[in-house]
Amino acid sequence: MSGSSRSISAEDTVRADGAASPSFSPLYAQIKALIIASLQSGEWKAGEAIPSELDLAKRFGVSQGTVRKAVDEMAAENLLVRRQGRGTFVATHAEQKVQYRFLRLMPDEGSESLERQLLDCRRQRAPAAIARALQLRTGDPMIEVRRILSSKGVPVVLDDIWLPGDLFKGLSTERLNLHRGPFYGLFETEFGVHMIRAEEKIRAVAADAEAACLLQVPLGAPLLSVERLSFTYGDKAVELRRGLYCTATHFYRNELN
Amino acid sequence: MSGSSRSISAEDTVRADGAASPSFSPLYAQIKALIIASLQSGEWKAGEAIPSELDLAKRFGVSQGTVRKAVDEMAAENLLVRRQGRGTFVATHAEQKVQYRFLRLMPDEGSESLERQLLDCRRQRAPAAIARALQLRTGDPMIEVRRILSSKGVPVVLDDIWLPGDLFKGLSTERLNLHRGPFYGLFETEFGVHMIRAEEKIRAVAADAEAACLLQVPLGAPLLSVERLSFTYGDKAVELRRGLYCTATHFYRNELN
DNA sequence: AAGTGGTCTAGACCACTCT
DNA sequence: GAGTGGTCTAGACCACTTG
Repeated sequence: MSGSSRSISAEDTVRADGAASPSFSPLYAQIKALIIASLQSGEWKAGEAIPSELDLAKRFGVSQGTVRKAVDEMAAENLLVRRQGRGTFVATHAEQKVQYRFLRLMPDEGSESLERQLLDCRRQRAPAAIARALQLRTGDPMIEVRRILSSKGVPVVLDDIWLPGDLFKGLSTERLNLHRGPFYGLFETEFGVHMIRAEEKIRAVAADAEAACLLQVPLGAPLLSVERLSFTYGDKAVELRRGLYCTATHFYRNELN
Repeated sequence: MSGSSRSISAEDTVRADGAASPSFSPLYAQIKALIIASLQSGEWKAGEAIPSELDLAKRFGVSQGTVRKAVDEMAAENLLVRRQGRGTFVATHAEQKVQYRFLRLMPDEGSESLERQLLDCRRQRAPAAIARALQLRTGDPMIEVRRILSSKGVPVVLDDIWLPGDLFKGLSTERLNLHRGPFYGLFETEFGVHMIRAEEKIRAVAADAEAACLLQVPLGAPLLSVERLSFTYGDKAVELRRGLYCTATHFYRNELN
C-alpha cells in the first residue's frame, strides 16, 4: 500500500474530551463498518461475491491483513461466507444447504424436510405489544402472516409472523405461495431485508383451543412457545415471530459453549 | 525463532496414501492441540494464567503469530480468556461474574440469583438409556444428584444429574452442600473435570405427580424439559442432566446467528 | 496459469496492567 | 518501566478453484 494512506487511522478517532478516550476503535473495526455499510446499501447482494481481499485493501488503503481481520469477524458472525480459492460471498438464507438457518427444531428420527402451508396474510394495525418490540408506534401498518409447517403430513409448527408494513410493501398471499424455500430468502431478494441475527424466548405453554385445533393436539397439550425477534444490519428489529412447536416427534436443539 | 525450528511443520503430516491427503493440518491447529493437551494434563489449572504468547512461541518453536491464532480460536471457544495487559487464563465455571455459564434461564423481571436446594445424592447403577448417552455400559457405577433451584423462595428448576462414578469418586451430599457456587466449579477444583461444551434437547412436557409436587405446580402443568449432555476435552461426554423448568416467571433465552 | 483465500513469519508500535 | 495482549504491516509461500 502507499505509504501515506492512513485516511482512517486509529489516531484520527475523535476524542470527546481530554479524559476517557472513546474506547479506541482499531482500523479493522472501521473497515468492518465500511463493509457492512456497503452490504446495507446493496452494493453487493445476497449470494454474490464481494471484492477480493487485495482489492478491498487497495480500496480502503490498508494492508491485506487488516481487511482479513475485518472479514474474519464478519465470517464468524455469518454475515459473509469464505470459500477458499473462490472468494468471499454475502451470506444468504436462500440458497443454503441447510434450509431454515434459524430453525432449531430437529426430528427425533429421520431428516425429512418440512412442508409449508399458508393460513393467512393480511394487513393489520400494530397492537401495542408488537409495536413496542419492533420500535414502532401502536397502530402503525403491519403485515401478519400465519402458517403451518408439517412433517409427513403431521402439523408440527404454528407460526404467527409480524412484519413492519413499510419495509414489506407488496407482500401478499400469492407472492408467498409462489415462492419456494424459506421466507427469509424471499425477504432478501424481493425486499432487500437481510436477517442477520435473532433472539428467542422459549417457554412451555398449554395449547389453547385454536392452537389445539390447528396442530391437531388435545386441548391443554404442552407446546413449546418460541418468541423470536429478528434483526437486520445495525441491530434494527424487523420481524417478530411467535412459534408454537409440537415436541412429541421433534425437539429444539441448542449448543452451549 | 531459530531458523531450523519446524519440529512439527505442516509438511511433516502423515499422508495415509497417495490419493486424498488427510485434509492438511495447519501448524496453529497442532499448537492448539498441544495447548489443549497441557490443559487436560492439568499443567495449568482452571483460573490460572498460561505462559505468555512469546514464551509459548519459544517453547513450540513457532512465531508469536502462530501461537496467537491458536489462542484466538481457543478464546473464541471459551476454553481460554484473554485479558489485555495481564495474560491469558484458563476459563473456569467457578469465579465467573455470570454464575451458571450454561444456564440460559432468565427471569422476566429483576435479576435475583437462584438459591440451591439439594434433594438427593446417591450411588447408582447406570440405567441403559443413561449409559448409552455417556458411552458407558449398563450397570456401570454412577452418581445421581437431584436438586431444586428457587427464585425468591419459589421453585423454578428441578434438576436430575447423572455422573460417571469413576470420575467423581468422593462426591457426597456433604461435599456438595459445603460448596458455594455452581457445581461445575466444584467439579473443576475437586475432580479436575472441566465442562467445555454441551448439547441441549428441549421439549415441552406435562408435569407428572412428582415434578408437580416438587415444583409446586398443578399436575399436568406445562414444563420445559431440558436434556443436557456435557463434554470435557476431547469431546468426551461426562454428564447427563435433565432439567424441568417452570416458565411462568422465567424463560429460556437463546441467540441465533 | 492465474486468482482466491489460508498459513506463517518478523518486526514495529500501541493499549493496558501491575509494581 | 517492564511485561502482556492487541494492532498493523509486508512479504513469502501453500491450498484450492477455475479457465
